[in-house]
Amino acid sequence: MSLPHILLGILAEPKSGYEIRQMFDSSLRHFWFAELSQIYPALKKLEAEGMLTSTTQPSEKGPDKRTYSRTIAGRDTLMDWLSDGPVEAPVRQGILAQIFFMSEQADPEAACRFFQTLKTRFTARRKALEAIEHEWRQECPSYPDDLSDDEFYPQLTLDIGLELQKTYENWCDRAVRRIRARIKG
Amino acid sequence: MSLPHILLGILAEPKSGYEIRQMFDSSLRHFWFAELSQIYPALKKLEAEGMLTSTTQPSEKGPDKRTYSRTIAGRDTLMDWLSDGPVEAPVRQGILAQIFFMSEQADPEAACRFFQTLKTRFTARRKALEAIEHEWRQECPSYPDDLSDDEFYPQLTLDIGLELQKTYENWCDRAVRRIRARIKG
DNA sequence: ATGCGCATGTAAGAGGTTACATGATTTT
DNA sequence: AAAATCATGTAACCTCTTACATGCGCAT
Repeated sequence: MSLPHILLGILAEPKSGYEIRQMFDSSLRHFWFAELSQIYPALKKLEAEGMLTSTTQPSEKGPDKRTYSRTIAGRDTLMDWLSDGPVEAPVRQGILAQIFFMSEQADPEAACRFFQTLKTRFTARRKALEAIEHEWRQECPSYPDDLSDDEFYPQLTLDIGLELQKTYENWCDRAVRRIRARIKG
Repeated sequence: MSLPHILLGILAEPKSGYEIRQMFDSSLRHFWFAELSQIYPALKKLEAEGMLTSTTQPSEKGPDKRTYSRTIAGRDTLMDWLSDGPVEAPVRQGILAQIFFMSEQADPEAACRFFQTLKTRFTARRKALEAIEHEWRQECPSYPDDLSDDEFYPQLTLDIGLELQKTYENWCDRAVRRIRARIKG
C-alpha cells in the first residue's frame, strides 16, 4: 500500500494528475512508477478520505485541469508512513527465476547471451542515473556535499541506484566468465 | 507473467501444490514467493492448457494428493520463456520512496533509526543466504566450483543475492555516517 | 483437548496494466 | 495531414494477498 503515500509525498507542492505522472517519469522512475489510469482514481480516493483537496481551472490546451493539494491530515498520514519504519517489499525477481532454471536449456552459449543482454540493460540504467548525477553536479559543483534536506534524501536513492546497477553489472561479467570456464574445463 | 513459467520450472520433477509451496519456502524464497491460494488455481489452469497432467493418489494423512507432471508442451513453454531473454520487471521499491520523501520528517535521528532498522533487515537476509552457502559447502567441499549445471545456475542466484545484501548494507552505513556528519556540520 | 503438519481448495478484495474514449493545441 | 503533447477519465483484465472452509493423523 505505497502508492497513496507516494502521492502524498509528491503533493508537497500542488499538482495535477498529469503533472504527477511526469514526476514519476522524470524523478521517481528508478524506484517506482504509476500509470495515469492508476493515479486518477487514487487521487479521487485520497480526496474522499480528506487527504487532499482539489480545484479545477481551465487549461490553455486541452480539458480543465484539476489541481490537488495536500491537507494537514494528508501530511500526517505521510509522516506516519515514514515513522512506521521501512515497508515490507514482496520479492519478485523473474530474471533470477529464469537463471535458476537455466540448466534446462543445456546450451551455455545461450546462457552467456542471456547475461550479456542483461548487462546491457543494467549498464543503460547506470548511465541514465549517471546522467542525472552529471546534470546535478553542473548546477551544484559541491555535489554530493552541501545539499539541503530535500535534495540530500533523494540523492541517497540515486546513490543506491548506482551501486545496485554496478553490483549487477559485475555479477553479469562474473557469470559469463564462469560459464565460459565451464565450457573449456 | 512469470508464475506459470516458474511452476513449469519447478515441475521438472512431479510434485503436488503443497510440495511446490515448500519449494518456494526453502529454495526460491530469495527471489520469488507464492501462496497456496495462488498455486492451486495456477496449476489447474496450466493443466487445462495442456502444460501439465495430474494424478490423484490417497495420502497417509489428510486428503488425496494431486501430483502434477510437466508435459512436452510444458517443457517447450519453459524453454521459450528462457530463450526470449530476461523478462521485464516492474520497479517498485517502497523503501526508496520513503527515503526520497524523508526530508518532510525533519528529524535526522529518526532517519538514522530508519537506516539502522533497514541494515538489520539486510544483514539478516545475508546471513540466511550465507547459511545456505555454508550447508552447501559442507556437502560439496569444492563449492562453488565443480558444480553440475542444475546446481551452478541456482548458485548464480545465491551469488547475486549475497552481493545485493552487501551493497545495501554498505549503503545503510554510508547513509548513517552522512546524516550524522550533517548534524555536526 | 489443543494445536501443528498434511492436503485440498474458494471468495473477496487490493494493486496494477492495457485498452478504450474524448478532445483541443502545437509541432513536424 | 499526421503525430505528439496536454488533460481528463472508465472498463476489463491479470496478479497477488488475506480470509475462509474442510478434514485427517499425530504429538503435547
